[in-house]
Amino acid sequence: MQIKEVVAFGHRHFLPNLSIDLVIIGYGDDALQCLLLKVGDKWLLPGGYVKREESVEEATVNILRTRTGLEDTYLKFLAVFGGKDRQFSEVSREFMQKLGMEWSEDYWMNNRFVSLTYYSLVNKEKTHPKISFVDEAFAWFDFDDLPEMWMDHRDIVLTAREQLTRDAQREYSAHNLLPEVFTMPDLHRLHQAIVGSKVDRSRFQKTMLATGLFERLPRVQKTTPGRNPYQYRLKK
Amino acid sequence: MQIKEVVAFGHRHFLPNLSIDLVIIGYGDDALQCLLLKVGDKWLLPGGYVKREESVEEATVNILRTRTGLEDTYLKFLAVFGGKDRQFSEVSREFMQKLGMEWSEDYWMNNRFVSLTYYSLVNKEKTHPKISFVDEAFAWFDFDDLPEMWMDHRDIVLTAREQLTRDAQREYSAHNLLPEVFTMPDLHRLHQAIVGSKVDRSRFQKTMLATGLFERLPRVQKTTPGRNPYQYRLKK
DNA sequence: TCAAAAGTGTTCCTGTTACACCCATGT
DNA sequence: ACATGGGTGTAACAGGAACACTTTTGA
Repeated sequence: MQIKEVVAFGHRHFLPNLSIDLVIIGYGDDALQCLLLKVGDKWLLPGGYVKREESVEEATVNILRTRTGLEDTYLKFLAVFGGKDRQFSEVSREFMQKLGMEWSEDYWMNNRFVSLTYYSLVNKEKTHPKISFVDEAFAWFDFDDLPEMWMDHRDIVLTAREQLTRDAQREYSAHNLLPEVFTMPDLHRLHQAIVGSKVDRSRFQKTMLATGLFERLPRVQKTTPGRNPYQYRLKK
Repeated sequence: MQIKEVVAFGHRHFLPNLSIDLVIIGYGDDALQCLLLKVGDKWLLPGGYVKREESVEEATVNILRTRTGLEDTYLKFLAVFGGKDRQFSEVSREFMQKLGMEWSEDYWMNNRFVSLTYYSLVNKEKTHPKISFVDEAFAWFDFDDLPEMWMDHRDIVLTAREQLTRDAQREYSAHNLLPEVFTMPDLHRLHQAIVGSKVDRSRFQKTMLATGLFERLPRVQKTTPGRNPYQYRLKK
């Protein structure tokens, strides 16, 4: 694809100067993790642009789907990042060079962008990230072990982490982070990973069940020692 | 000003397809009110655009200042309104006609816009709205007595109302809505107007004073019957 | 001048809910 | 050893009720 075509394509199909960035959050090994894409020697949040004929919400859902294959996910608005110096010059030069293409000042992506950021809670097992021609790899990173990232994407990730913690303290925020069927100890561990502190086990179970959000299923049959826990499912 | 100049000016100076809309909230007669501008036979939220050389936050503050003359105000992000059919065709045609100018499809404002909305709490007495060449009047409206408004601006206003009520239930949200010096009954009435329900007087006073946010001043000298109330001021 | 009414600040009380922690019981 | 879930004492909170005080108003 020639640069001029890309430029023209960008301007014709997308709202200029506006980008969507997603903090895609998964859960594994008792820790929250975040999906990042590698461009050059640094990492980037998955994201995209708003097509002229779609709403911002549709764009967000579409980006998430094309990036991860996920349909029915939990998406929540995070913040506007609108600093006057938010532009992709470095990133764009980096991967243009990698592709052997000539970097040009007026490449449409090499502009100032206002970024609308969202966070999404996903089931890692069901997530199948797709590499575009821009990025060379993807990986899940623990929130407290993030790599070097382009621009202010590290700030965005950390903002999402804080927001999720706050959200989890006043509402149920574990959507998609566990398999469809889970036990109360599972949920308890996840919740502790989200809020980042110990939570009383007995009270947690009480308050969770009191919400009425959960449907109790038969006990799991374990071989490990100890009483067999009930399984639960989110009521729809 | 010729249309072509306006078009050129818009494209040169502003980020296209991105607008800022402000829900400016004041307080009077025990009710919350909202500042609107009249264009043609309907009303509109005050707003503006983001200059290429300023951040979104700076733009928001600047818009508020040029529209109301207010400096130091309380501004809070509300939501993104990003529907695919959000365009100003009607409004723009309306006031172009009024100005005796020819309406044209490619007038830069006659585009789809993604709107970043904020709400601001202001002191009505200190607010001096400025009419631009676009709008012909301004007025304060009670939230439950809104006029017909352009586009989805009514939704925006109602969203702001809900958000403010929620905010007031967990944090102090009366910034600027009262004069610098006020009494506890004043604050109590305001708080009830915000949350939209009766609040126990004695407990309210207790919790407000317990926050330590307030500085007690000498009693006011009244002419109305009853004990003279203390005055308070927000500690800085 | 005096009593009534009305607005304000503060304390006390009571029932309820929330919270933190322990431990009995079942597998 | 692990999971469930009951119990218990404490703290926080909501909502009144009561009361003290101050000032206007009207008889």
